[in-house]
Amino acid sequence: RMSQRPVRVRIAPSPTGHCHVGTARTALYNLLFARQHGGAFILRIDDTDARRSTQASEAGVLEGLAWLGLAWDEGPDVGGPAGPYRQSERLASYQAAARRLLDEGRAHHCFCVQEEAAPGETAALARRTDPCASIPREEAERRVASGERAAVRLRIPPREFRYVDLLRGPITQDMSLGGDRIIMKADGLPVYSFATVVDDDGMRISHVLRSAEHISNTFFQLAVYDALGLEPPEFAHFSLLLNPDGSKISKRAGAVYVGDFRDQGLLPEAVLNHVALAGWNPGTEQEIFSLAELQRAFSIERCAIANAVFDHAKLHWMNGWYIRNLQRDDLAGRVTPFLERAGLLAAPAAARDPRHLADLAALVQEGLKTLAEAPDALEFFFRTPEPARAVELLQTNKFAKKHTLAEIGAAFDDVLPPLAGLAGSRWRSPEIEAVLGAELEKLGWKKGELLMAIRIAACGREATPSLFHTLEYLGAGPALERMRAVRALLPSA
RNA sequence: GGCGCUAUCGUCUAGGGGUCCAGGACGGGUGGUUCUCAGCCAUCAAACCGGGGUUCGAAUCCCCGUAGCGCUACCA
Repeated sequence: RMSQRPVRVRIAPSPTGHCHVGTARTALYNLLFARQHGGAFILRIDDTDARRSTQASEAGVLEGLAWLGLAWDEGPDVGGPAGPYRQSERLASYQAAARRLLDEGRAHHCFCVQEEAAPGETAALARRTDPCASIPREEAERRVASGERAAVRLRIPPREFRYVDLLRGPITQDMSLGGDRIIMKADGLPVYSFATVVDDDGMRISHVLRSAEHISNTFFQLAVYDALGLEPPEFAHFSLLLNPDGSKISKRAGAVYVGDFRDQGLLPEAVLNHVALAGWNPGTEQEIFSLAELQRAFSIERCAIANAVFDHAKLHWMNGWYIRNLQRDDLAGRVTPFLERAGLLAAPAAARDPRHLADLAALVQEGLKTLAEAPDALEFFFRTPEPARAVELLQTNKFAKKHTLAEIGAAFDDVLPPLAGLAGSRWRSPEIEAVLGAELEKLGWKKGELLMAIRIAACGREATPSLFHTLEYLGAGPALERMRAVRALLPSA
């Protein structure tokens, strides 16, 4: 049932300064659909509301999409054959279309004072008996020519409108109730649904793929196509994204802009993957998809029609998966801005060594769910912990407290000299392990008990990556120094 | 209120008349691995909104109800 026209799809975000997840998802699905049909994916900026539109607010939206790796074939920045790609630059076409409808009697001027936003039946009723509908055309034109403010209303035929949604099947709505609808506001700007239709036709859009909040708008838009004598495109309406409480997804329930996700340390690959699955599923048990894999697996028939709660927990799980599968240098590069922002890269020059940074990043890699957790996970490499705090931990930690502070002090006395002997080229994980292994044998303690005591002394915390590697990357100097400082606070037997 | 859309574990979903005492993933519980944390492995609990039909047989089809959401603007 696909029409014969070449596939051209579009997304038309308002320049809000942010790229909303919903926008991102719709963009993704449009892109995938275009790619699969060898068609074009077009970005059009919906900026008829000039007050809210600035250069920066447009850039914010484009940046978000680009961060996710979504690329459009035509748009305000890249141009294309169907431009301009900003509605603010297409005013003439809306005016021409409205003029035509007026001349053909399919629309009429409306001089009514803007109604109070009286919700419900009253407003609809008022409009159904629209007094301006019957003003003779010549008289209306005269009043407009004399400078009287007027909106333009489309005469809606009182009948049922019907379309076949690609996802939902046939849907109908009786349009005899709402009365004539504004297409051009008194300020000369088009109403959303009118501009959309004029643009979609002007840009030869073949399929309008958007979210479900537009289902109701579709019938009015169908009336516009009808009045203009145009063939409407195919339509599909995706499910809506929801907050955990079932309301439409909003800032209040967590991140909703792709910029928020970036700041939270989420990877674009993970966000894209998760967004893809929020409203589509492959019908297999595969969960991890790259953009390339999505292009192969996607089909619009498998898009969901029931609204879905956006699952931040699953996003974080998925982000952890992507982090774990990053090359270590890649991870180091992505983590760097977060470490910088936390002020960790300011001090020692060694930390600036990218190879060292990659070592550190790889060490905590499997424990990270977000890049933003890296500063906390790595802080002890860059900042010397408080020895007194370490002593407290030695007394409360489940493993360390198996032994008295004096016993731990004695153990440190034993182990410090041979460890110091490794300083230099032999300060490596296997050698450190050998020294501690020998001490363990001598003490008869459980492995975790000694290692925890050293971990706490050297790192100032109870959870670190594998201790031998941690000590190696910490370096002999800092590691021994920290252990000695803690030892100095412990009693002797 | 009117019109429209939707309805499977807490969440995302598979399921398109029998193969479903409903499968997978996240989250949760338990156990294992391990120097801690994490990770990994194993394992458990957890759902067909309600009521009528149709049918030999319904999560799957139809109707009604209920609930949620969307639209109901000279916002987009």
